[in-house]
Amino acid sequence: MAGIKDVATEAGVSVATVSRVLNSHPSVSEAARVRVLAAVEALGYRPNAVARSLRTDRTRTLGLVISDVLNPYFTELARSVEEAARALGYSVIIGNADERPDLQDHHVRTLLDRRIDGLLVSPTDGGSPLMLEAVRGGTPIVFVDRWIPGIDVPVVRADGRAAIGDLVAHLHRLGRRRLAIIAGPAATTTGSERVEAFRAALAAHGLPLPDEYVGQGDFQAASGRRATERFLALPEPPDAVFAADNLMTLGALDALRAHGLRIGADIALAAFDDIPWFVHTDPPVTAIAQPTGELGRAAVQALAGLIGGGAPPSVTLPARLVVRRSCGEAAPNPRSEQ
Amino acid sequence: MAGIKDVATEAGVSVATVSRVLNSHPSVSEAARVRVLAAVEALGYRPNAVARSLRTDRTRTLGLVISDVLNPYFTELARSVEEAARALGYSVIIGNADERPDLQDHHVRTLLDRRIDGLLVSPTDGGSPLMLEAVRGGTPIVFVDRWIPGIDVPVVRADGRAAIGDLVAHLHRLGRRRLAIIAGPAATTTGSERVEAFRAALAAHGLPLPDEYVGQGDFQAASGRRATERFLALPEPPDAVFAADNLMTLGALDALRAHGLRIGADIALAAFDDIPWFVHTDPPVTAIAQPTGELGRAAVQALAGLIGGGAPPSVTLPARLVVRRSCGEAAPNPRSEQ
DNA sequence: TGTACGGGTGGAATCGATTCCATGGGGGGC
DNA sequence: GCCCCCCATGGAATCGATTCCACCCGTACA
Repeated sequence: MAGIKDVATEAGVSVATVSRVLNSHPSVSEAARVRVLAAVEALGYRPNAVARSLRTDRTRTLGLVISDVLNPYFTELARSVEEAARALGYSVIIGNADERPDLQDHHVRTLLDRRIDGLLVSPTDGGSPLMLEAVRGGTPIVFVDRWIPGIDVPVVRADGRAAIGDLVAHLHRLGRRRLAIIAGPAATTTGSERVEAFRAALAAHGLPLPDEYVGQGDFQAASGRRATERFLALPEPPDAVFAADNLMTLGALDALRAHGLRIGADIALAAFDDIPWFVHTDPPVTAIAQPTGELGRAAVQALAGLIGGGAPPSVTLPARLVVRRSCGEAAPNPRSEQ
Repeated sequence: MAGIKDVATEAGVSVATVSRVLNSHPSVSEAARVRVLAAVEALGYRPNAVARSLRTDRTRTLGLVISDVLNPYFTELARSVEEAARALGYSVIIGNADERPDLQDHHVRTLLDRRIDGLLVSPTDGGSPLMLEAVRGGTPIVFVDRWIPGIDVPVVRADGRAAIGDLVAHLHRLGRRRLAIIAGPAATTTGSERVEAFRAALAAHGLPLPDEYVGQGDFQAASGRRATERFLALPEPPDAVFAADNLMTLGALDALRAHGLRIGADIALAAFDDIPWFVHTDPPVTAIAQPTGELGRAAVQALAGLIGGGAPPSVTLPARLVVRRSCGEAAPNPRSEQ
């Protein structure tokens, strides 16, 4: 493959001049410019990004480490991140942590080794020494969706508090009184926050949240199934189940159906994280939708700010309730479908 | 950040020795080894992958350019590719082409600039001069799922022919006679192949495939909806619709439901590409499942072979029919659910 | 007419690793 | 006891770009 030297020879100038043309440095004569560009064209020259990065110490690459690529929420997040990054001239390397701290660390480490310009992370666990070290080492990092308390970097996320309040009100209005939740791992912020918001919303309606109504899940479908089974085995099972992410909802759906329950009638089901498929399930699932695209864009923006030497603020966007039929009869409020 | 020089100083040896220790070169004394490793530990040294790549001309990185990340099929493919690549010590950079040839070329170009060791592509269109050039230039490339005729590289894909035959037989057995298909873009191999296989299977049962029963889609949900609307507007609408990918199936589902049709009774619906959500739709959708995980693994293996200087063969794995309820009553043959 | 300034240019240093080559020293074979 | 070979090691070249610095030359101003 042709190098900058070949271009220089072909154009009859020095490599310094070629470099200047390619980086649109002002001090280049028009004559030299056209000769260089012609040589570039003739040789089909493309600058070696590796060499360039070594010299400039910038890779024009961002790392994105997410907890689970198979989760449509994160897929969509990844897509919007890539889009926003591309608009700014960055490439994105995605690492899938699969909810495993060791895999997460593996990805963070290789990304740092590759000298990415910045890192976007949705941490799987509550405290990674590696990440702390990276921040101290000066790598620009932004947390998205989830975060790690004690690590002082911008956090871009959605606040589901209000939407969870709306959901509980909705359930209450439909006559549901025994509300249960399938929580995510306590080590994740989203895992614990959603339970807390749920508990607070119940309290506002004078409802209790007994321990046996808090199922422990891990954001994967199988755990949603298990937790639901356990609920149904209780002497007094709940009449509404709220799953803290979309995959666990799927598991819950399975389990409820396996028990011959009519969802929306015998028992209500709602999800955190809305996905296109919830419109098509039987019945369509009431869910709390995050502004995923905006989260991705905001995260990239914050990271770019950090890379540029600024101190971008954290961003919190509101989630909203999308009422469908899985909690009971059709939407009594205007925020239906979409 | 500490460099190899700092480690050398700290350990009291030359950089050459440090490098040898890190690359487990045999000619290093035990004494030097422990001193170097201690220094590495003490300084928290991590080799600069950029510098290393410049020198060795290997980045230990693979590029994966897929047509649509939001499509669960490709998401799963990406995941298995990353997994297999990681096992071999490679990282993966994913580029999302969004079914747009220009975006695809953008990604291929930046990946080549970054000097990735090999490229995995599921092309969005039928002929990319850039890709041809890359192959000539010596970049190892493997096509996965789709391919470009005329570019001589290994192709890893699933053959849906037999499964489509099974599907048509299934529909025929259930009394369906007016079978329509929503095809993918003719520019993609999967787009045209599936129509051909469908046509051949119909012919085997003595059934015609009139032009108005071939809807033109683009692998996106909206096109599935449009094509279905058009079918339903025909004087004699089909009594079975086969969508050539999962997203178009979603669109078809929408359209059918909007017309008040009972899927599985009034009209049959089947999909190419099975996804977890098809179990939960109303009704569960009969689909043709590809061995996605194996495809990803095989593709990485082929690419690694190519990188290693070998000439790996193309791989074709069979897809299989998964019968659910969207074509009519429950599975009359043993290949149900999964 | 001399000098100062600035634009265009090339040579060479540099980024951080790997690796070739030369060298010194120790051990084994004769 | 001598020589040879091989192992361990360090110096220096190298990968392909960017960029500092010095130089040349032409123009404008005093």
